[in-house]
Amino acid sequence: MPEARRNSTVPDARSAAPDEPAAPDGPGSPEVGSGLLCELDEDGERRGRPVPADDLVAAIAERELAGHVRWVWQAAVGLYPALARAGARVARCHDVALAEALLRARDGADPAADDASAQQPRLRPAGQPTLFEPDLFEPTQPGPRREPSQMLDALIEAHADQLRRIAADPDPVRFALLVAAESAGALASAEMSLTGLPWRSDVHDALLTEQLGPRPAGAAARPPKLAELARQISAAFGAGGDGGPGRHRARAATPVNPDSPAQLLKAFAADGIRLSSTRLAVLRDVDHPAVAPLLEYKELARLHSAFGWSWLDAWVSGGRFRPEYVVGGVVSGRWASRGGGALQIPRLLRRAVVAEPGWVLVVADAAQLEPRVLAALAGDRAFATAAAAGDLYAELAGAFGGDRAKAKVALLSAMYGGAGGEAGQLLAVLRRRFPAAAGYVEAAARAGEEGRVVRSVLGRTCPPPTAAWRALTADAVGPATRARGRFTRNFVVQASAADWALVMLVSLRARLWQIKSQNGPSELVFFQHDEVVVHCPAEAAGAVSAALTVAAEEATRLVFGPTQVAFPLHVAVVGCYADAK
DNA sequence: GGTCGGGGCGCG
DNA sequence: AAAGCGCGCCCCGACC
Repeated sequence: MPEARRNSTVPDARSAAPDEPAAPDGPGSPEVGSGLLCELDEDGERRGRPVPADDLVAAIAERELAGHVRWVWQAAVGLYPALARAGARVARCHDVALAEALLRARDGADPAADDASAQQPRLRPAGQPTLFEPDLFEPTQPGPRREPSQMLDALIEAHADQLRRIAADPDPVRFALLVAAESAGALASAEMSLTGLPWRSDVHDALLTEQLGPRPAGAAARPPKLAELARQISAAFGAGGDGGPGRHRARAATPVNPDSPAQLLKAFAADGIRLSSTRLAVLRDVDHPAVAPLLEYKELARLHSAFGWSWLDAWVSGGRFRPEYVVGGVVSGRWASRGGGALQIPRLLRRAVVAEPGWVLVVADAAQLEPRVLAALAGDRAFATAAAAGDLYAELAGAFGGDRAKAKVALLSAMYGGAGGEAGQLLAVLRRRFPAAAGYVEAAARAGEEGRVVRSVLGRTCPPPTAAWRALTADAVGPATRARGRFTRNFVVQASAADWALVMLVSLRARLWQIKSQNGPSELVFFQHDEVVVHCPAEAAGAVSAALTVAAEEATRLVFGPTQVAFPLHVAVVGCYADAK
């Protein structure tokens, strides 16, 4: 084993496969138990015989301490939460399932084919266990259990095959980085779920009471404030002063459920107001006495239903909010979440996110990330020069008559495919002054309209168009064609921004481990697309801030290589999340 | 009784 | 000011 660690920057020992898979989650999860390990070379070849480990947690911890190890396993999500609960921490891994998703997207496999029984012949000879059969590591599935050694063989073969396919990428270094970062992201997400975001239930409860009135006894009952607003809304319909057909009918007695768009549309129509929808943007311009209480109702009802007392009961325990993150859950590479709406927490509720006594929150968000990513991607000299400075939009304002707001609209329209209002005109300016930047997103849009796929800077591939889309767009350009163009146009930017943020996150994670503090280790507690929150002892705040800066610089260098585009972070050290920015 | 699509809105 | 992109989750109402 000693010679295996001679190069500390390259993964050298690759080990695999528990034979006693732990239950993936939940309280009362059994011990991780024993496992089977096999050391591998950098190219995935076996370096020795598989060795059993009676205590997998201990064996992993021991090898982790001994030096640089990259663990190879079928999926971190199936094993690492239990490992982490048992106290083990792993720096690096190769997540075969996440890697396979990236590779299949690249190679144009129809994702729907996974569901069919159609085999992927190139993956393995017939008769061998297929690593991606759903039951391989699922002891709950009926049928004979596979032998651990068979599972290990399948894993090692699949891993070696993946390394070959990664190496065959047009940009193998970047694609390997993507696989490594995606895998490390799975580790970080499991740790974040375990740690949880500090959450003050008392502050949350007080906020709800202030906004909604006292908590109602029944879960189904409306809080006092909502009940009163609902009454006002019902009363406002049919009670209008000036007449009109049917106006004299006593309709005020008919309750209108403000949660029902259909009932609202009907009630407005009865008062002579025909609406396309009951959306906020539409209602704002409507002159009717029901509108004011309705807008207030919508805002408060959302708070109550999505983040009210029952949310508090369900998701906060022991002073922490523990959401489940889904790595690979968004096509662009951003994380999704399952349960608790972790990535849609209303800004109002950030009041409840408070550091523990003696600790602080270090909140960092990447400023103007997406336009900066476009600048780095496109290699547009003039655009990149502007992106070297602090406020990108301000730097671009000169091209738009000195109007920063126009520069922003032009950029957002270019990245999102908007063309309404004066956007078209501003886009023309953008195209003239920054042809490479405009050309980059327009080429992506064209690819989408023609049914091709596009890739992020690290090589994440967007899903191919569906058969339904192909049928729909075979003959003529229509709304579906343009929608697909907007999707791929946005994908190259959003997914590349997600690449950068993910690399930044995992780089930060590694650096936080190096910070020693008497009062405990710094905790990564939240990650939302382009924003990260670290909970740390107050005396570690300086070191954490420095680690953030270095992580951002490393992400920029690894993802984009040499570029003059800057990716500044806004960093705030606060006691309460609401006080950041 | 359940499921599912749409409308709507929170976040980036 | 809103719009163009990506999500999750709530409620309603149609449907089985």
